[in-house]
Amino acid sequence: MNDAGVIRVLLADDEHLIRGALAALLSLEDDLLVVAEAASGPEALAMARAHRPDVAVLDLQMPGRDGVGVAAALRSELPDCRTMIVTSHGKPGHLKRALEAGARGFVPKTASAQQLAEIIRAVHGGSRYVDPDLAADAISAGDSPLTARETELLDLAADGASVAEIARRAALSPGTVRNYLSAAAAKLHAENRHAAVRRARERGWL
Amino acid sequence: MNDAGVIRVLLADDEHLIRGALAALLSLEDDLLVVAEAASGPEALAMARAHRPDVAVLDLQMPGRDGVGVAAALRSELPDCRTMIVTSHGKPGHLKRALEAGARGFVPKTASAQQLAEIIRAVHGGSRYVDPDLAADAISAGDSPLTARETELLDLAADGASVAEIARRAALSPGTVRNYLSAAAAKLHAENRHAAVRRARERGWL
DNA sequence: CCGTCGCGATGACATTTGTCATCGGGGCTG
DNA sequence: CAGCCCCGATGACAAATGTCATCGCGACGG
Repeated sequence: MNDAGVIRVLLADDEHLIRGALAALLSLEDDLLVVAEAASGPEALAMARAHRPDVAVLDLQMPGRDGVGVAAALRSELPDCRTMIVTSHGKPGHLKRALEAGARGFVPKTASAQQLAEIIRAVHGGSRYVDPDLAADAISAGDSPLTARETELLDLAADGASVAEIARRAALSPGTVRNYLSAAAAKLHAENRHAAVRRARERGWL
Repeated sequence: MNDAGVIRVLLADDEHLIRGALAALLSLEDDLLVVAEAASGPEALAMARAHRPDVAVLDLQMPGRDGVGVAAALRSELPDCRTMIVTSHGKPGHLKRALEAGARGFVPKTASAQQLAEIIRAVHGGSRYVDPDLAADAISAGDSPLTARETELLDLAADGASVAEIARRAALSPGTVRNYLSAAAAKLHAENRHAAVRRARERGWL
């Protein structure tokens, strides 16, 4: 704990340009100190262990381990470290997963740096912050109606593979695969599995 | 023309956080001056007309009109304004389209701010810059083997619509649609149209 | 202990999709 | 002008996919 009023921040984003720029901007705030930067999930974890930041600002999409995964790991490893997620593509399902992983902030990159700084302070203080638009979307979208297997098979179908290929990869009967995909498509009100994949992706259920 | 050695820069990116951070970072360079910012394609054009920047730094993905479209418009409207594209997802086809639109720089966001500043200077000086990795990918990927209609139909197929739906939207016979999609899939060495869509997307041909 | 639900499978059937051959028209080029 | 390629279409056939009914198994809750 740093009682001097300075908030020690870890910045993780695979885009060097954004990470550096963000670091520079946050450094302009007197009470924020960027103590570490990382370009991947694993690196973010290592940096967190080494520098013990007060707040970890994590990009959702990173190589190795995504922001949510890092948040989950940090919660158990460094419970004192607050985590928050920053992302370009704010999908309802992502928000839900992030909150379940213990993230206390969820901010789209369309926010301003001023807002980000404020939210870092709020999160450090123990509050939570979720982008209002995203929250509304998440509530209206609700939970995924898909079962675990349905989701898994839909994911395997995502790259356009044939039923036979999916069945092979999932070690299931082709008929079973068709049944599950059919059920998933019906639940998502999609006309076929490909449209179902799109629907699920849009909502972050995949 | 600004002979005082100061390069007037227009920054366009829909992500407020990144745009602001980038602006702050570039402002640290003595010879760079961010004279305008925009959050969408049309806004970028309007700002360019109003402020006549020396260099326009455009994000590839923006609402309204993407970076390539803005670059094309700027080339005819403000020939003295150099344009460059910055992007997260660098796909071969995008690079090609950007160069055809008159862009003189193509930089992935994994570059550092220092590099970006250098490239802005280079582009302003009349040089071109293309990320080496991306250039290699673009060369190895080559041009799209698809004809105009094939590309168009593949695009219509992208959201998982049925052949009948695609035929309706394209005002074509269903049989014709199947023929084109089949041809496109064959050219892309894909097993079906959905996999073909993925392949084309990966290469930026869509 | 019984109903419900998810998982996994099979069989049958209709529909959709992929593939191929073939046709005609138009435009470009050597 | 002949050859080539793209566009658009049709017909026929094979393969993949979607849909439905039905079965057995195990888990979980009232």
